[in-house]
Amino acid sequence: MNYAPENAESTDATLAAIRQMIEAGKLPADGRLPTERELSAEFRCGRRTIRRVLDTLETEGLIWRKQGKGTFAGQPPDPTGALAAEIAPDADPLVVMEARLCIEPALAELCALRATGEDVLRLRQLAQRASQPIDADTAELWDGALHRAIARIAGNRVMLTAFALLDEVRMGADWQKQRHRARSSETKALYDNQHNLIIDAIQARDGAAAFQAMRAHLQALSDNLRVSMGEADT
Amino acid sequence: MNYAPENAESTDATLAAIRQMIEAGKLPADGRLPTERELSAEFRCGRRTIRRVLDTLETEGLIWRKQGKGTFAGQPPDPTGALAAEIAPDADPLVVMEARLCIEPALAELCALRATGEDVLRLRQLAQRASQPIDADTAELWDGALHRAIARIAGNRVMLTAFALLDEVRMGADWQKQRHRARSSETKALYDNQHNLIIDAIQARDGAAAFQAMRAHLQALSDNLRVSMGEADT
DNA sequence: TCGCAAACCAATGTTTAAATGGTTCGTGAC
DNA sequence: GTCACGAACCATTTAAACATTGGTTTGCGA
Repeated sequence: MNYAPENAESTDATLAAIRQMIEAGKLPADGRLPTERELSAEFRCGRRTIRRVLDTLETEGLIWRKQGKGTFAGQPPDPTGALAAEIAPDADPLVVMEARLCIEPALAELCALRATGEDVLRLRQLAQRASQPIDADTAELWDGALHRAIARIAGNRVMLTAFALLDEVRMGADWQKQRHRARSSETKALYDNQHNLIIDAIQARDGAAAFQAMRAHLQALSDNLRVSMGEADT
Repeated sequence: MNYAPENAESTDATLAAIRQMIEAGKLPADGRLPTERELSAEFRCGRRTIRRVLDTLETEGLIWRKQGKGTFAGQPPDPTGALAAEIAPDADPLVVMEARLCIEPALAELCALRATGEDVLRLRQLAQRASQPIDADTAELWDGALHRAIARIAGNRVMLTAFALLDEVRMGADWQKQRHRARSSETKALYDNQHNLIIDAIQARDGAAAFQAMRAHLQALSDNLRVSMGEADT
């Protein structure tokens, strides 16, 4: 028998099979692949063959591996958010919301003092995108972009860093907890209106009004969050 | 026998003893203090007494504690240190002061909602220490301790982290630039008065008043800073 | 020469027990 | 009633033991 060709063929077939396994999305949410030993058993071949296949896929950038951890599809994680991850475990959404109520009104006030005409235009675009009738997740992404833009326009680097920290903790907490939040059409309309009020105040260079408008907006978000959490308790 | 006076005396003596223990530098390199239970046995008193003493020292900023870890002398390690170091070089004191104006009034408002009677007492003590006729540097240290205590009493960890970031940047900027600030006796009296107004509002559980009082205080500091920088320019 | 299996190494994750600050409760002295 | 004390319990953290996993080496056999 001619084993070498058969084996080489098997290697190629294994490569194709694993590649398909990755691209088919038949993986856990974290993109974890079976261990090398499991793959070895599943494909009736040696670990060395599996490793050569994985080497190829890793070179292609399709997977990444870490000793003692595992093999994963996609790109290796970015360690930038390590700081927020340190305090994220304690991140009760209500605490995060309280912090937003402390910081973001002040940012809106600064923003009102410094926003240019172009800045206001961009804020309007973001608010409009957040208001369009898309799914709740996408709306929340645009909402986050709007708030982030206000923080950036505020033009204080220290405050921007503080906001970035808060933002990362918020996203971490939302992801860990509930992200749906039951945005009904009425609350959505309310939020859109509040967004416009905030931008109106910014455009009018009225810092106090921007402060109050942002505070009212976050208060509404907070109330909604508290209600949904209360419902979760009952 | 008259036990109550003896116990009260013993409490003060314990406080003095532990304070000296810390300041004498008779601690391990990491600044770790004995556990509360060990201190309780060593000083022949209850854990509650020890905890009250440690509460005082913690409010003064002389020690920090972490559940499950221990009690340590000095300042708590700040995960924001790397971030602070990154933005400290660009830290215009006016930018830092603007950030303080954004964050600290909100912290004072939260503090007013959550401060206990003991907390108010400690704030009074810190304000009094800051007001005593010592050199400007020492006064500023106690002033910092007061603001830090307010941030801690506010009871929001995310905000406390943001404040710690701000505080580090402030100290870095102050140290790099000018630290004297020319505190005349009049401005000093003004600051002392403002401190008392802030604590009055906190004691009265008046969040809005605490917010405004803190804002006025920081505004005065900002004005003073701007004047001294203006003088430096001319 | 090559693939395979086994064994070992190094890094990582998981589990478990102990230590420690945080909290509550009951008791006793004043 | 008030205050301190002791005890117990809770929540968090650390440390150590153990298992998992990728990385590497060795020996065997076709």
